[in-house]
Amino acid sequence: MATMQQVAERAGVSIATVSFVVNGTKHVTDETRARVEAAMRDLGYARHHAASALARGRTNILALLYPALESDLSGSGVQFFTGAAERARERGYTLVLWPARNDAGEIAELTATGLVDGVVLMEVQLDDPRVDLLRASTTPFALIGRTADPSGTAWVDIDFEATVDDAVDRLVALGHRAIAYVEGEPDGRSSPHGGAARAHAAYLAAAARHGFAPRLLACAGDAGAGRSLASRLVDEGSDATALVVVNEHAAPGILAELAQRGRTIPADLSVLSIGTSPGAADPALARMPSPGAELGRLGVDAVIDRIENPDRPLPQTLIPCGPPEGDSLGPAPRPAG
Amino acid sequence: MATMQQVAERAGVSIATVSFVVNGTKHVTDETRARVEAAMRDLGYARHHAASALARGRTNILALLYPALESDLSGSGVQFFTGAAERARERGYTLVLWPARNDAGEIAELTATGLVDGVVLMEVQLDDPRVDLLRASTTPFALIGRTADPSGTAWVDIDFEATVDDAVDRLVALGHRAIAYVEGEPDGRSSPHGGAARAHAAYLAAAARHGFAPRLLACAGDAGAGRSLASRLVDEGSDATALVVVNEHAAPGILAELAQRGRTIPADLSVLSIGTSPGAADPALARMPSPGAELGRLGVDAVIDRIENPDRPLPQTLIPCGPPEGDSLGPAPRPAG
DNA sequence: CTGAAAGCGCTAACAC
DNA sequence: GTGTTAGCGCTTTCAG
Repeated sequence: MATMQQVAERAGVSIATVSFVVNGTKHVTDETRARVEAAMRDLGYARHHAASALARGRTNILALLYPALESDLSGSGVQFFTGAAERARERGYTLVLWPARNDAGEIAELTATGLVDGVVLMEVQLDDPRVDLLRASTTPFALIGRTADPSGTAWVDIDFEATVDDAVDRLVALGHRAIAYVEGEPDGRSSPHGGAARAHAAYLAAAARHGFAPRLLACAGDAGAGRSLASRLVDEGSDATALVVVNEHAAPGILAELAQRGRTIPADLSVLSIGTSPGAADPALARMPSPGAELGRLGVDAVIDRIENPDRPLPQTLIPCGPPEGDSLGPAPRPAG
Repeated sequence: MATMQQVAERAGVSIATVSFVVNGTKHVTDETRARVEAAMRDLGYARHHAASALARGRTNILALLYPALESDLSGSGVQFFTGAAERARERGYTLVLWPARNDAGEIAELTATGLVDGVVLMEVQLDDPRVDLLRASTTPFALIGRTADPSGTAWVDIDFEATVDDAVDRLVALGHRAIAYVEGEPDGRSSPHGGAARAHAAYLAAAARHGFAPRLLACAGDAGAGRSLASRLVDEGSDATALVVVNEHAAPGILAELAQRGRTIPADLSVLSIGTSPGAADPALARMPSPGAELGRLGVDAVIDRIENPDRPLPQTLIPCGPPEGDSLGPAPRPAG
């Protein structure tokens, strides 16, 4: 409500001096500083954001682009947001979650009007129109995930290769040889996720390396689909002794249905979910938690680096999921005989 | 990148005229308008947000305040955000999710610096410091949920009374008389949620009305706690034939553990979850979906009304959860005889 | 119907 | 160490 001008008058100094103490831009005598601060307190001064942004050409706001209507920000998405917001605050920015459809208008408006200083893009797809729009703009940005050709962009991504390798290695060490892989199904709405493709490839490679035949399964990304898949496995008398699941929202359904159909977990069958959100998940489900908060932090660091040091090399980082936690993991059952 | 000034020059008009066509503020000849629009297109003009906000004293941005680090925006929270963002866009605003801790600084800064035109507050608690801060500010706001004394604020809330009544009535109609109630446990971090208290009271009232003895249960808000609770019920040989669950994240755990412990659902026991997120939940769990998107829309309408018509009566609205969907609901089992 | 010009509140040279 | 002042880009009266 109070303007800088009013503060200046009350403190008996010039408006410039007030600006200096507000921003710490220049040194000011302790004496004057005290007077200014008192005046600010008395008047309840707060700097006007738009005015400051206009004068500086900076807003100190970062947008985390969120595909409205398409994704749901549950589990790891929340961790991500939280980690990102925290890091941004530490570095003097405010990060807000910005709903933006995939279409041109919204993103163009965001970048062209100078509303934000930078953008973090999550749920990046292999062929992602939003990335093209950002590339075309002058707004610094960083990706969580990668497009098919990630060169020339700043990104951080989950290391699905390493994580799937790790998962398969652990299962093999537990004696498993019939390890099936459950992924998501293309939903027709969005182009494929890079992570899914890389995880898939990593599974095939791991199977080859360990000398077992790959068993690929897929279902939609919800508990109901997970149940159907589990049902099918039981009905078909699948001989898999372990499931590696890269389908966050289907995993609980798979587990529930297997239990309901009389399978004892993990005695009969191990289930290991990858990239699942950390935190309050069902302890009955073993999962390798995705590094949500860490991705958020690094993503924010990446944009801010782009903003403040445009000529530094582009940050490009991979982070694996954490080690398995939860109860659905155990030694392979002895072959029936 | 291009300024209004440049557009004006290229179109051979004054900067004021450009402003008129950009904002539709005043009538402009078709002829001039065409010239201006051509110039804008050629130059790729986009209005500078901060400058416009400074001149108008309006940002056209709305903040959905999100308790960072404390809540997780899953399920119905997402529906809510999406509905709110959509409605805001329809009415010419952009709604962003703003992480803000409960402490003074963050909220004060948000409201005092003129960053946003209005605020929607979600996850409102009975005694909520954030509401006091908003009240003390001059920024229009609306609550999702209510404080202990909701008078003098604009709010929309879930009608837990009506929903719990509805739930109990349906179970009674299915022959149930031993209907237990599962709520959350105070988590020590946050003051109680108004909805929880009202739902609790409504259950007690419904029990009295139908003449059955209330059976109150509680557990923490995660699948693991739900499992423990279910385990305990089985171990103790509970004779409840139905569970009304007002604990979104525990419900799946309860259901899973009951199934695992050999209970057939709903033949042995009905489970009805209230206020659970609509959408891709486990179809095995019957739930009365919370009206997330609708709440979001109404919440946004409420703030915008406050902004644009400060003297209209305060919007205060209750919305019940939808009718049950899902499979865990059935007639009461015949008493063992 | 269009233009001139006075701000909006703050920042950052540049002078003293 | 502090003050003067010219903008930042746009909006909006007020004349014409």
